[in-house]
Amino acid sequence: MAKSDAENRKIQMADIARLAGVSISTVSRALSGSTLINEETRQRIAELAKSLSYTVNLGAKNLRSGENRTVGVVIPYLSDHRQHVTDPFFLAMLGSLADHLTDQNFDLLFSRIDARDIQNVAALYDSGRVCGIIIIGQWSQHDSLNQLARRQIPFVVWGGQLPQQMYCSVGSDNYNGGLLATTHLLQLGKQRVVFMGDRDATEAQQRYQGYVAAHAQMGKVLDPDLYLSCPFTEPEAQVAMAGFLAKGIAFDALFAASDLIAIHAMGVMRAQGLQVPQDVCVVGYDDVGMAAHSFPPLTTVSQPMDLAGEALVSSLLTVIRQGHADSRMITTALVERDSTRI
Amino acid sequence: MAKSDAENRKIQMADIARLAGVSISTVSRALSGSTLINEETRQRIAELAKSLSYTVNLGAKNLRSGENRTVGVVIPYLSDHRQHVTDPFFLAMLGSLADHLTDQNFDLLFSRIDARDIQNVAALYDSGRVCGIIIIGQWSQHDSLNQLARRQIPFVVWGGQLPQQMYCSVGSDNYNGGLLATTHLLQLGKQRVVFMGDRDATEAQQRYQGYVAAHAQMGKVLDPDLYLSCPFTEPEAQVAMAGFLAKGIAFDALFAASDLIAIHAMGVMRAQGLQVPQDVCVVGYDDVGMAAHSFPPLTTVSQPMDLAGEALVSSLLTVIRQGHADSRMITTALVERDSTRI
DNA sequence: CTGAAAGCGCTAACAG
DNA sequence: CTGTTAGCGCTTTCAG
Repeated sequence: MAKSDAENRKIQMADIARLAGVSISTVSRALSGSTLINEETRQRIAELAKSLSYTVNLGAKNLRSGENRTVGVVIPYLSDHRQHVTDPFFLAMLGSLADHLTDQNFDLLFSRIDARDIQNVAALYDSGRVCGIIIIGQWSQHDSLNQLARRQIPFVVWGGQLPQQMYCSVGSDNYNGGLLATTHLLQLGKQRVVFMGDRDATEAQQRYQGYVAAHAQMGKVLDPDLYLSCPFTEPEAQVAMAGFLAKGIAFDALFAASDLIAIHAMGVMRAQGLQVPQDVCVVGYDDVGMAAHSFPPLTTVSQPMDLAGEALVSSLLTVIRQGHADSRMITTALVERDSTRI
Repeated sequence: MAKSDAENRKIQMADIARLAGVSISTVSRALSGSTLINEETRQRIAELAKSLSYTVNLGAKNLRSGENRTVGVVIPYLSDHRQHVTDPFFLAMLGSLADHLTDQNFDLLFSRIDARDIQNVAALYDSGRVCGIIIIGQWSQHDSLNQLARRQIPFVVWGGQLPQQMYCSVGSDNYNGGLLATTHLLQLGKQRVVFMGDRDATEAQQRYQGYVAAHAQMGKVLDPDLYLSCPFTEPEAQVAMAGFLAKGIAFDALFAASDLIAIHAMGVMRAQGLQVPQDVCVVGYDDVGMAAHSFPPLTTVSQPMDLAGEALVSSLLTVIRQGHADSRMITTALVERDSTRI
C-alpha cells in the first residue's frame, strides 16, 4: 500500500538542481527572484519547478532565514461552559483577519485556548510557530495580558483600553457605543433600561460605563437592580433573562452587550409574552449579519469588521517591528431597526 | 529602542545545555521524555526549561524529524462576490475542527482561497506547511478535487459523495436532508415548494435531489419554475428572492439550501407582505444557532457539528496514514419550528 | 546513561 | 553570474 520512498518523497531543491544541471544555490536564487542571475537560467528553473509543482519548504526556509510569516489568532473560551464559540461576531472577525493577513502574505494559525490560561499563548510564540499573536477578546484577563507584554511576546488584543495597559489593544469605542445605545433608549422615553452583560469583561464594562454616562447626561437615576450579569454565551443569556423576568423587576428597555445576547434575550422575553419593541425596546452590540434578521430586527451598535481586522493586523506588525504600537479605537455607529421603533 | 541581540535572542537548547552543564543531546532527550536518561537529570533539565519558559522550536524539530502536526483548514470563497464568509455554519465547523485537532495535538492553519483556484491548496502541502488539508465545501470543484487526489495531496472535504470520487468526503446526508425537509412541507399540504440554492454545488444538488425524490414519493409533479438558483451568500439570496417574487410565480413553501439563505429570503418575503408560515412555509438547512431566533424561528435540517468535526479530523488522519479513507455521511434530522407551524 | 557528529532543506556569505 | 561552504535549531545514530 505504502509507496516506495523514492516514489513518495517530496521533490526538493536538490532535485530541481540536478534536473536543471545547476547548483542548489542557483535554484534557490532563481526561485527567490535574485537579481544576480541569468534571466534565461531563471526562466528555465522557474518552469521546471512549476512543472513539478515544487514549492520551497517553508519550514527549512524559515529556519535558515530566521523569519516567520505566521500569525497566531486566538479565540479564548471559557472551559467551564464547555461549549463552542458560536457568536457570529468571531467569524466575521476571523474572516477579516484572514483576508488582511493574506494580503500581507502571512499565514494564520488558529488556536482556541481557555481564557483563564491565557499565558498559554506564549507557548505559540516561544515554540517559534508564530511571529506574533492576535487575541480576540480581553475577557477579564488584563493582568495576564500585561504579564505577556512584560515577557516581550508580540501580541495585540481586540478589546478596550485600560489604565496601565502595557500592551496594544484595538477595539471599538465601547464607551461611546454604550453611550449611543443608551441615549437612544432614553430619548425614546424609556425609564428603566436594563444592562445585560458581564461587567467583569473589559469591553462589556466599558459599554456599561457608557450606559451609566448616558443616564447621568440625561439626568436619570440608575437603579442597580437593572444590571443583569451575563456572559457572552447563548444558553447563559437565556438563563439570565429567564431568571431576571422571574424576579419581576420592572423594565421597559434592554441594552445587551452583544447581538447574540440580545437576540436570545428577546426569544426568552417573547416566550413570556413580552413584546419587542412595544413592551421592551432592545439594543444590541456588534451588528452581526443576523441582527437585521432577528425577530424583530435588532437595533444595534455596529463595529466595522473590515477596519477592525485591518487595524489589528497592522498594529501587530508594528508591535513586531518596533516592539510597541499605540492602542486604537474604531468608531462605532448606532443602527436603528425595529427593536426600538415604537 | 531595539534590544541588543543578546537580550532579545530566543533561548534555545544550547542555552539550557550550557546552564545545566550537559550536552545538547541530553537536553533534547530529557525534554522529549526519552527513557534512556537519568531521572534526576531529566527533572533538573525540565525545571530549568520551564523556569526559562523554553519550548522546543517546532520548525527545527519538524525539519529534523520530518514530521508535521499542522493541518490546513480551507474555506473557499467566490472572489467575484468579493465578500467575506458570514455564514455562521462555517464558524461552528471551524470551532469544532479546532477542538478536535487540538485534542489530537495538531495545529490548525486557517486559509481562505478562491473556490475556483482550489488547486492552490496544494501549495500549502507542497511547501510543507501542513501535513494534510480539510476543505470546507465542495462547491462545484469535483474535478479539481479529483486532480488534487491524483497528486496524492492528503485532504478530505466537507461535502457530498459523488460518483467517481477519488477523494474522501465527509458530509451530512444531503439527499436525506432534502427528502426530510421537502416531505415535511408536502405533508403540510403545500402544493408549490420552491427550492432555493445552487444546484451546481454538490451539496445543494444532493439536497435538491432529495427534494425531487420527495415529490416523486408523494406523487406530486414538480414545476421546473420552482427552482430558484442562488449561491450560499446573503446579498445574493436577497436579490434572488426579490427577483423571484417579481416574476410573480405562485408558491406556498420554500426549502432553502442553508439557514442563511432561508433567513434572508424570509426577510425579503416579509418586506413584500408575505407572511411566514401563513403564506409561505420555510425550511432551511444547517440548524445554525440563529435559526431558533430568526423571525419566525426556522424549521431546518440539523447536522451535528461536533460529530462532523470529529469525523473530518479522523478521516484526514486516516488519509495521511493509509493514503485513503472511506467517505462518510453524518445523519441529519428535521428540527421543526414556527416557520412551518400552520 | 551521555556526548560527538551528522544532517533535515534551505539561504547567504564567500569565492571564483 | 554561479558554485562552494557553512550553518539555522533540533533529533538521532553511533560510540563510548
